[in-house]
Amino acid sequence: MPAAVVVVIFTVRQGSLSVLLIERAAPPCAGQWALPGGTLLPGESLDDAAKRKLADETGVSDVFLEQLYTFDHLAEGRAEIVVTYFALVDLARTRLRKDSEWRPAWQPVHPLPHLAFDNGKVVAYAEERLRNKLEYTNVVYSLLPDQFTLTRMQQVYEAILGEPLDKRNFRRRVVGLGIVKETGQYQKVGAHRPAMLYEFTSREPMVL
Amino acid sequence: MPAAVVVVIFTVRQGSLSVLLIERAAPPCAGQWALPGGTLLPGESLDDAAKRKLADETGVSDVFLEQLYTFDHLAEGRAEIVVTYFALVDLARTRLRKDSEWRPAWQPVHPLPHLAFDNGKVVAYAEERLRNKLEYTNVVYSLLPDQFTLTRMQQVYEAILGEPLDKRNFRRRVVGLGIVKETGQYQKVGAHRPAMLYEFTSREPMVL
DNA sequence: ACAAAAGTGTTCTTTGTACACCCATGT
DNA sequence: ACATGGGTGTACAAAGAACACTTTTGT
Repeated sequence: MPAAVVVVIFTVRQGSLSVLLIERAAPPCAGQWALPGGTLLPGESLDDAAKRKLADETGVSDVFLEQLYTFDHLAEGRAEIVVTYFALVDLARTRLRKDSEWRPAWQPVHPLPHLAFDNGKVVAYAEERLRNKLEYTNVVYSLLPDQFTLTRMQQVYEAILGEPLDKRNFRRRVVGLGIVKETGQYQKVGAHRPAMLYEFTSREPMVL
Repeated sequence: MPAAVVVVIFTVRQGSLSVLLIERAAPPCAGQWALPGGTLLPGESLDDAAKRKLADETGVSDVFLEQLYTFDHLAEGRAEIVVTYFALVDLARTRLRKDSEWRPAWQPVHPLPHLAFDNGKVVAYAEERLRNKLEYTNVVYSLLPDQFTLTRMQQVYEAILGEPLDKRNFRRRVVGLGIVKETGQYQKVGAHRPAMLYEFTSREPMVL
């Protein structure tokens, strides 16, 4: 049993940070929530295995996906080495796999249900990394559609950081640093003033 | 062949950042420089294997040692999964292993000699992490003796960052943030004014 | 007397934070 | 008319960057 990958897939759903979990059907820990993962295929690289798991579960590729940490003895009776990854996906582009056995589902990170093995630690570590990355990179691009209002983007930040942000300071920051730019288009929905739509200047991870 | 660890061991020597390398005796890549590493012993954890390699090569323990990144196919014909670590040691506490076969030796990071496999990438990545960590943690504690002058500490920073720092701003920063404090003792060497000796408030990694 | 390293404050710039009101729209 | 969310500017505080001279000691 060579090595396994495990992927922490985050999204923001109804204003709160959520993680994709599966319900373990087989022992050990049958019936408990766990992170999706599995062993490498013969000749497959770690990154490829992580991409494959991500695509299997959500149908998406070309999103932010980064190695997180490598654990040993994570899954008690199983693979010795577990390389964890974390990914960020826009819920709107996601189609969860219909699997009657594993039942993949989005679960809130706060409060996080009890997880098998020490998967809880992995999620906590991933969340910390995500918070840090939000502050000094543009990773949020992976959690939003091509066009969006700044208010929507701010809500994503607030959901992850868990605290309200000042609207004007937020705008200044993200436009000022050039992580987003105006599209010139407006969104008119409901009983509101039309809102400027923005887009990312780059959909590659960048450091600010 | 389950998994291997590789350790990037940094020190500051004669004012420049150096890394511990061994000279490969056996193929593949015989005669080339490489990072010290090896496979896990049965039942050994990753962290323990890294600690063991570090102690084997330098004789030190209780220094800063942190997991860096996990690669696959790093060593072409050998282990598939390579978990890399990086460590920081004070040259004065170090006793290099006398090994006529592997010939461990300190080598400058700039310019770095050509390394076997893609170990060059690993060193570059470790150096980047180290630079970042210097800015927002106290990891430098692991590169200095118990007591030291602030000028000496500043020289370590300059060696790693590769640029001169302002003496007064540097002092303010490290004392102001409480990463070091005065010991009340003085060092008198050579034809100079005696200098205040400082020590770290904590010899555990901390975030500022 | 001079060379060598230690020590010490102030100014300016940049960055971040706090804060409140009006506008366009649909019902 | 009112409820909803979008949009905008200014003042203060904190952090960081630039900068030069004096002191102690040994030779």
